[in-house]
Amino acid sequence: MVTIRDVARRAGVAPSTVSYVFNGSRSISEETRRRVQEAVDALGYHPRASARTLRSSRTHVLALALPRAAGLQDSVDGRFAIDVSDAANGLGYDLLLTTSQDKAEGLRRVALSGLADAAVLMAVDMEDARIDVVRELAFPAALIGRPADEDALPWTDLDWEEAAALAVRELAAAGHRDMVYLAPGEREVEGRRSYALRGIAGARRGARTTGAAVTVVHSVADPARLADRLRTVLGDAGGGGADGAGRGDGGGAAPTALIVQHPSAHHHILPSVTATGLRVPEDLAVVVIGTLPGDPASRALPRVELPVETLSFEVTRLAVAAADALREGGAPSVTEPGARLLAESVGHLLIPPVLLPGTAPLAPPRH
Amino acid sequence: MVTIRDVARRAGVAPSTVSYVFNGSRSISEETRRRVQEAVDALGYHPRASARTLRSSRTHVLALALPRAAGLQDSVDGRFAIDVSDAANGLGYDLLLTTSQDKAEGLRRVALSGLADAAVLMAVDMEDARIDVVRELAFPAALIGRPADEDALPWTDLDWEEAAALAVRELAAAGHRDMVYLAPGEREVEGRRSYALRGIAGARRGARTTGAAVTVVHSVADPARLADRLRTVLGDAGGGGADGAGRGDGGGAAPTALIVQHPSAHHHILPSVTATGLRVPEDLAVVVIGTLPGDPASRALPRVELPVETLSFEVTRLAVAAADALREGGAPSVTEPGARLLAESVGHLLIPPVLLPGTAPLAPPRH
DNA sequence: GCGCGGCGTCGAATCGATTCGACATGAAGG
DNA sequence: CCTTCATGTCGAATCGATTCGACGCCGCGC
Repeated sequence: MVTIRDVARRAGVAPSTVSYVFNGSRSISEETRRRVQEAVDALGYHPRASARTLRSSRTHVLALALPRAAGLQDSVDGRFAIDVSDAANGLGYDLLLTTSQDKAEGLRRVALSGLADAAVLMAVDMEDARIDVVRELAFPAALIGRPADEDALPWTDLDWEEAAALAVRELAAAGHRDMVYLAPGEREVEGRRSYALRGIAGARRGARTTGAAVTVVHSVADPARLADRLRTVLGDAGGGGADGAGRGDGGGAAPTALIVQHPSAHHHILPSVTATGLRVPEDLAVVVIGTLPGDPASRALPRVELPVETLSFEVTRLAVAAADALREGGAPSVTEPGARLLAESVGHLLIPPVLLPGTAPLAPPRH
Repeated sequence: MVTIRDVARRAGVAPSTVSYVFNGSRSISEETRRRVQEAVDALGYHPRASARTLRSSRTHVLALALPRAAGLQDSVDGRFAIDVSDAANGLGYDLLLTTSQDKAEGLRRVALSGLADAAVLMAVDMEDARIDVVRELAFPAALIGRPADEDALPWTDLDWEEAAALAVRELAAAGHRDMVYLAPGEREVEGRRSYALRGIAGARRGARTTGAAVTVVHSVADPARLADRLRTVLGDAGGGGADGAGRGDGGGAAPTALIVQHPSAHHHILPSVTATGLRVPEDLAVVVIGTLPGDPASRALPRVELPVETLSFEVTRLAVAAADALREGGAPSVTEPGARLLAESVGHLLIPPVLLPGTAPLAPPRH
């Protein structure tokens, strides 16, 4: 168990000097630096996190607070977790997992016992016990998803609305006047801010901006029923059980473009499209909105991608910034220490979508 | 920032007494215990993890080492992560995430800096840099998945082989003589120990044991092509491109049962089955082998479930046990401290499958 | 020639818990 | 009555780093 004193002894210096070599808050001669480095390498010295933390009250650890109910069932959440871990590593932090059960008791314990410098709260949508905890403890935190009180804590989110609007704009620019927007299933629509509702809102905005007609259809899990729905709306746009939206012109003509919004995989959607008898892209232009960068099946199609990795990095950066802000303003002045500083450092960030052309270009409609 | 001295002062005792109240290694009078508890509650005292760790060299943290390549793309991995977290909490531990990139550098750093007491290595299948790290550092660890050297480290795994054999036995007991085993896609079959290969091996063992005929078919992602394959083998068992296996008797009769092995979701498989024109369970008994307990779509069908939660709990228990073993035998005797003790504490655990009858009973074949 | 400031290093205090040896008290036993 | 022992509590050392004040040395300027 090699300590800083062993290193100091071997290098012929004082322990404090060894510390200064690493933390660089005082100047060190090149000669000394070299000798210390040599001793460190020879002994395989690695500082103990607990000792470092006890003295400096910095853990270099972030807590990742998972929502308990949603869990990691959805594969997108899993990608968030691993991406946040990578982002944290890049910023010199490790990641501690806390699952929030009753009253977010895990997060509270981690904060109180000083196991982390800040927290990243995943999948925050509605009122959330985790938010109460970090505010009560004045614990630095950054959120993925919009909290009820948007100005209390820094948050980030994927801009599903802009993604949908972008897809509509691009298709309109390519000459399409009549499109179908395939939104997530009805079940997904809960809470004013669900990504499903925001995507639909974006599609409507795009329709308004461009004057194109956009019909919204909700997806279903069963491929056969999905094919039926698509047949209905694609064969005779505006009819069937679909709810029309932003229908400006285009009259009774059949839609020439389909926009698919799905948080993760599209495997089972494309077969349903071809099952309608329409050929892609000859008869129908298809644009996919999603979060999976590596999905080879949909590489050929033009895509609007929501960059999960960027989101993960940004939310991690915000969390670290919140921790730094709390530390810097550490002077316990007249006002209570944490609250005001947190409020000042609050930042919001909607991660913009990225347009990927795909291998096949966006085909204009054939008349 | 309330410390143990504040509590001691308020309770009118020495700091050490407060510590003994919690750690209970010495007897404390009921009166003193009450006064200390009162002070703790009044002040909201929570011990600092770093101070506790520095002195006792116990972190009460487990490291969860994710495979970098596989990531959490698969939703099953995500469930592991959250289940391990719950299990760790239940045993009084928190969970630190490390993603293993080059040379498992994250895991090494966590071990060396004393951030965790032990590690859980997820999705270990082949040679793995993480194994080298924990062995080199004599760091306590338990694995999910079988390592190349099965006796070096404690490991656990789901018993896919027994699950498949169990499914065959149950169907045979219900009177079925001719079955089809739908295995994961060909891509999944890599490494001698992949769950796909073990499932197939189990099906063959079941066939041998019961004398039933079992035809193995590999799944494909595309629903249409999957339906084709199923039609081929179910309509005319033993023909087509499927590779026959364990075909004992049953002759040219059509199979009466289908076993579906899939690690997670089966949504897209059942529609393909009905697309063949066969009715379930009138014409065909279907048994599903999988890991999802909550999947409502397949609740009706008889299932063989691989209990992920049990696996997560057991592997966590093994990791904690490994940490305890290392600590207890801490006397640095003639032999090096870690190696022998780890070897002694090695335990393996194949998590047995659970048979769930489903709402509809296992139908016998109608002749 | 002397003072002064900056650079590089050291010694020691400190963070907040755990844990060991010591000790006071009261009961049990010779 | 004096020892022995168990019980309950305390004081102090300790874990391994960080960080502040002090100080020696050297070069520069007046």
